[in-house]
Amino acid sequence: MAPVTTLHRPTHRDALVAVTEALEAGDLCSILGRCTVEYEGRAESSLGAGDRLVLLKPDGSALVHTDEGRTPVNWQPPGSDHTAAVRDGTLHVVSRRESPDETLTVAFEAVYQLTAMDADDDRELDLRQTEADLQHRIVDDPGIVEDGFEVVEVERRSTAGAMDIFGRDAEGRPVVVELKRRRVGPDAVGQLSRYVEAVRREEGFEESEGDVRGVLVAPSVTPRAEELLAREGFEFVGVEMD
Amino acid sequence: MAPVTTLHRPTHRDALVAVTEALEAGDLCSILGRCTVEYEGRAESSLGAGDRLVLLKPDGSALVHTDEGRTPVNWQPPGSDHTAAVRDGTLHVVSRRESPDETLTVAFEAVYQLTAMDADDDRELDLRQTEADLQHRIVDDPGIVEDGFEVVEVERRSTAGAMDIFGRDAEGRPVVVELKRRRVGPDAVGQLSRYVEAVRREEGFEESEGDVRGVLVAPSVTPRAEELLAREGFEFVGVEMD
DNA sequence: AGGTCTATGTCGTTT
DNA sequence: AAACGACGTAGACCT
Repeated sequence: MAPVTTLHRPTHRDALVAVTEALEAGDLCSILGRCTVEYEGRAESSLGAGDRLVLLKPDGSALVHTDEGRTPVNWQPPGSDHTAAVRDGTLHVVSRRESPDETLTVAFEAVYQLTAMDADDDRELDLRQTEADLQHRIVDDPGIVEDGFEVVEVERRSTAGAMDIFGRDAEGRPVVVELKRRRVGPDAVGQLSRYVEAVRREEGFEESEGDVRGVLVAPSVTPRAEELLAREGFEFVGVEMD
Repeated sequence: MAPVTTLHRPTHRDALVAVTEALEAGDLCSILGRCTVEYEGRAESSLGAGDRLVLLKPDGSALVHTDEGRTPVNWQPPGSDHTAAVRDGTLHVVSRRESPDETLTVAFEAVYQLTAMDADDDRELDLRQTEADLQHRIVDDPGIVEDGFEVVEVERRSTAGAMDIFGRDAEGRPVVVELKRRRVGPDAVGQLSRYVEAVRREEGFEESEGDVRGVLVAPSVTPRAEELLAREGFEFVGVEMD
C-alpha cells in the first residue's frame, strides 16, 4: 500500500530521527531543503547554499537535484552508506563508499519537507531499439548487411576485444561488422579498425581468402567518421532503427 | 523563503490542478505515486506499475526514479514541455519535446503525495580535478610531460579535431599530447592516433623537424591501451590528479 | 542544428 | 576487482 510519511518544516532533530528511521526501514527518502554540498572522491566539488531536493535510496544511491538539469548536481552511486547527524544544530547527511573512496556531504540550513516512502516496485524496464535488437535483426536476416553475407559468429573475441558480428561475404572473405544504434562518429571507426587489425594479425587471411573487410552498420555517419572510413578502406551500411 | 506546498493522497483532479499550477509557477514539482511509464523517441520503452518518484523541473526536465539506481528509469531532457491531464479518472503526466521527437507518458493509478517548491538556487557547482585543470597544470609546468617540453598551442585544431596540447620536445620535434583525468582505455589511444595522423598529413614535419610524437598523459593505462600505444609508437606519462 | 569530446559519467557483462 | 563497451547517455563548447 506504500505508506508515505511526511514531516513539514521539522526541527533538525526531528528530521534526523525521521531520516534515520527511513534508512533503517529501507524506505525511499526525499528531503526538500536549503543546503550546501561537498564532494570528495574521484574528483572534488563544492556547492553553495540553495534550495534542492535530496533523494536517498535504500540501495545506497544518493542524488542532489537543483531546479535545473537532467543530471544531479551531486550524487553518490548505489552501494554507498548513508548516515545522518545533527552538528551545530543543523542536519548533516553523509554518504560514503570505499573503492573508490568517496564522500558526499549535504549540510541543511533548513529542512522544508521530509518524506519517506516504502516503495513497492518489482517491474523492470522493457527497452526496445537497442544495439542488441539490431544484432538480432541481422542474425535473422544477414542480407541487411549485404547480399550473400553470412553470420559466422556473434561477439567473436579477439585480442582487441569482442566484435559485434564476424561473418563472410559472398566471395568467402572475412567481414567484421560493427553496429551502432545511432549516428556514428570517429570513435566507432576506431573501434572497427582495432577489430579488423586484430583479425588480420591473428589469422592468415590475406593469402587464403582475401583481405579482411570492415563494415559499419548504423543509421548514419558524421563527416569526420566518413572520411576515416574511406581512409581505412571500410564500408558503411545504413539502417533504420524502427 | 522557498514556499513548499504539499497535497497528501489528493484526488486525481486535485492533483491535476496542483501540477498545472506548479508548472505554471515555475516550481519544482515532485510526485510520489504508483504509475506506469511509456517512452517513445530515440528508442522506446514500457514500464509496468510500481511506486516511484516523478520529478518535474521548471526547465523542462522530467525524471522518473524507482527505489534503485543512480539513473532514472525514464526521463526527459531539459527543454521538454510538461502537461498534465485526467483521463479515465486517472492522472496522466506527459512530457514532450521535438528534435528529436520524444514523448514520456506517466500514468498514475494512485498519487500518494504531490509537492511543489519554489526553489531559490543561484549557486553554481565548483568542480576540481577535471581534465581542464590538468591542462592548466601542464601549461604552467610543461616539465610534467617531460624535460624540455614546450607548449606551443592548447586546443590546436586539425582536420581530426582539436588536440588537447600541441608542443615541441627538447629537440624541436612536434608533440601531440592527449590528456585524460582517469585511467585510459583503447579509445584514448585511437583519439591520440587520429590527431597525430592529422598533424603528419597536414604539415611536412618528417623531413624538417623529425616525426610527430604522440604522448598520452593520464593516471594510468589499461593493458589493451598499453599494447596499442606500443604498436603505434606512442608514449605514456603518468600523473596524479590531486 | 550538428559535430566532437568530457564525465565524479552510469550500467551491464565478462574475465 | 579490473576491463571493455553500450547508453534514449547528458552536457559543454564550437562552427
